[in-house]
Amino acid sequence: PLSSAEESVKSLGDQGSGGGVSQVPPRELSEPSESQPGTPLPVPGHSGLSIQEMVAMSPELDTYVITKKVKEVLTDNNLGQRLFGETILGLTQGSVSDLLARPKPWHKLSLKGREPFVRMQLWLQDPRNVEKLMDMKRMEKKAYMKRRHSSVSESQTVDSGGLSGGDFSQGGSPQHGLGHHLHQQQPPQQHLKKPRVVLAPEEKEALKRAYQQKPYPSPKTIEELASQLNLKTSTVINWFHNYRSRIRRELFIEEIQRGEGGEGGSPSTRAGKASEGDSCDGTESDGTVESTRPSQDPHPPSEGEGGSDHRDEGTTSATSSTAAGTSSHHKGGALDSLFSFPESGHVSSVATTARNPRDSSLRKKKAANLNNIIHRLEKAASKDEPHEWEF
DNA sequence: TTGGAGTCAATAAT
DNA sequence: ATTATTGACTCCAA
Repeated sequence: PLSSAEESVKSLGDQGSGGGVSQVPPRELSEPSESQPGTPLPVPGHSGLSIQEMVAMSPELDTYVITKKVKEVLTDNNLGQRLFGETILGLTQGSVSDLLARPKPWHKLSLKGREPFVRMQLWLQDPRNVEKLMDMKRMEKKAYMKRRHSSVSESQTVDSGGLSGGDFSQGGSPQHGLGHHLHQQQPPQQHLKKPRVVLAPEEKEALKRAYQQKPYPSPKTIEELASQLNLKTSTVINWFHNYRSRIRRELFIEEIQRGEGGEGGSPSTRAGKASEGDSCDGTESDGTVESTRPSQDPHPPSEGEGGSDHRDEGTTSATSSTAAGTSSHHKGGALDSLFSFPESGHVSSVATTARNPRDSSLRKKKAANLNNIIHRLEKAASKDEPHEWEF
């Protein structure tokens, strides 16, 4: 059931309340015997396995290589992220963009998070992937043209699209320096359309500074920040949640892009991603911890690049979080062909690295990361019970 | 309840 | 037009 692409069972676009308008709206509501969250997307035929099952059995995939390849294929064929995401991954454009630009290493992904990558892998192996997507594209365009045509020729006056009329006179300048918030919607219907908070650069700066000192502010601190910045408490909380998780991700990436093999086939497009220039405030303090060069990270994820191969097994181990042997041999058959990617790599033994001294933002990130660790230690210390750390 | 992981979806930026 | 960014949500586990 459920065929993304097209459909649009959008019966009346009105259900305002924060209802869970999320994934897979058309949840069948008749079978007492519920099934798994099911398989939202078609999932290329293949041995009637749900993606979930495939994800569970999937061997390690090199997310970086996969996204790189997907981006290449998409751009080479003028296929957009929206179409790809919507029809192949079941994700929105923004999510796809994020995923392709900053894939997390496989071992850091949850089962759920691996799903999109397995789908991408499957897609890459489909000989007709591009062709199919292009067909979808054509269909969409056709439908669009039709819609448009009918509304223009037939019953011109009637607006088929419903809303979307109205132009609002936004006298407001994009410069909402301080004191903003509490915007009201004035349009006809009192829909109270959340204005979407947009934090001013200064506010972000302030929050980042606060983060540097304390990645995990106490509710009290949060309240203070909120009132000082004139923001809702929830906004500050959300900001910290988001910032932490995004910083974390950056660290993963940083960890990944080491081991540039230089030569090799296609020249990868290394994006330096310069960090923003922090401003001011020299009060760095912290002095204490230093020198401790995190030279040895857990397991530096492999990094393929080029066209190497080898299905080397993890030499890694150690520091595994939730123990997960997961050594399975399955005669999966079908899976083998699907997951044998001539890629992957070795467990590059990252040569310590002579980090470049400069880069204050990176330094700050590390400092914050240490605070992060300290926070956890303190938290855990409050509880008895032996422990095993993993940072 | 708190924090993390994934996403959505509005809107910025190209 | 597309793609990138990001505040807010949902779901989960501890």
